[in-house]
Amino acid sequence: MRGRDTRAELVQTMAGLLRAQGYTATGRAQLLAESGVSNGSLYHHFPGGMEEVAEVALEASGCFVADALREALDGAPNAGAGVARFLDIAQEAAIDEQCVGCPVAPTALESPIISPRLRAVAARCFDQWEALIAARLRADGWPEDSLSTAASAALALIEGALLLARVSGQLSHLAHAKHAALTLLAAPPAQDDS
Amino acid sequence: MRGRDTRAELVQTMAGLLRAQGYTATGRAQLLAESGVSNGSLYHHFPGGMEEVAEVALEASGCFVADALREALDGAPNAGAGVARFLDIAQEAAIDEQCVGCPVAPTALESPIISPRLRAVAARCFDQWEALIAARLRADGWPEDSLSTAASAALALIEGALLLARVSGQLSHLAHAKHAALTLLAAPPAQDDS
DNA sequence: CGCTGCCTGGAGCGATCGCTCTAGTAGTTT
DNA sequence: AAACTACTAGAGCGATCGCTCCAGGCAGCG
Repeated sequence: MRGRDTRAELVQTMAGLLRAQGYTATGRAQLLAESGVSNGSLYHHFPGGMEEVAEVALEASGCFVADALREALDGAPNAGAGVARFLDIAQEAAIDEQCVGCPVAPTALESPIISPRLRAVAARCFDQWEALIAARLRADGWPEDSLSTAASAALALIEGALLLARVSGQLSHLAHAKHAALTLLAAPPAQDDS
Repeated sequence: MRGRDTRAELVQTMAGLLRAQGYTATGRAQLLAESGVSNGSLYHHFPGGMEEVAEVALEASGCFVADALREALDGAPNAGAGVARFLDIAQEAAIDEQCVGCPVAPTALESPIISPRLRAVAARCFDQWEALIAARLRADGWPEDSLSTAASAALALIEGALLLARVSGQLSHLAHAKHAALTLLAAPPAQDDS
């Protein structure tokens, strides 16, 4: 294995570990063992060490989720249906991969004290996702001053449901959130045209 | 400091650290330094070591949140207003203590792989909170078969909002969730009386 | 007072942490 | 073929990890 492959393998493996157990719990030895990369290669591709790998991996996970979310929103009649569709995809993926939950959340929650840089990356991910939902709401005709409120709540619903599903092991939380999202984002609120 | 005080101090300090950075990131040295307890005392009161302290601390945090949630729900006209009130309390506490977020979530997210016992405690916390909301919905006259769906979604909304607020540093996420909770739990759905 | 048992303080253990450094290999260039 | 660059393998570093163990202090009771 040489060049780009090695780097990509590290990022991919790190992303999986971050999703499963977060940043601090992921030791260098585990990353090397699961990726099959040697210690020297790690520090060649990522002079910044573990933190740099985590940064890149988190960024990659953020983009991956953003793509899935964008696709779900685009292929649905409205934002509510799009969020519901996204939750369906998350559920299917959970069954396939035996792994539930947001790939960013575990790292995000411990990051504020552990690593400001990781916190910043995680915050950017969430902002991006919220912006995607807000854009779809705007396209649905939602009034401008209600966009961020509704989008933030929808994202909170998604993240919370993924959290509950992971900890409890019950995927039904995703279905419940799906139902709530459909209710919450079904139609724009009464227009407050000034 | 002797006896009960030492034990309580350990639990209290551990609860704070778990909230701020989760389980794996909390080292034994940090716990001892911040609590002012010596290493010998730790293993006298908690023969099970760090994991046992974390277990007890997580349990304590769960009860603390449950009390606050119960109080908020009891003192409100309906479940939606109760959840909104709880989010207000969380926001005030965040401003006072300079610390946002659920005290259980960070540990909960890393627990499934790290420690099955911590996962179980966290799951019990979430179950308990969801049950509190469900009980209030029942008292509001919600149909029995919609209770768990609505309560699960409400809890997801709370947890998600606390997560977003912590990572972004923007307390406004709590206000957005509050608005959504009021909408979502305002009135029981159309009765499906069979 | 002296004895007993709970509790504390701290030295020290092996294991593991993230990381540095160097020797060596593979691929490209000239 | 020689020189050069890109990359890899792995030994080894100091620091820190969670934990064990024991000597000593400090009640409460005779």
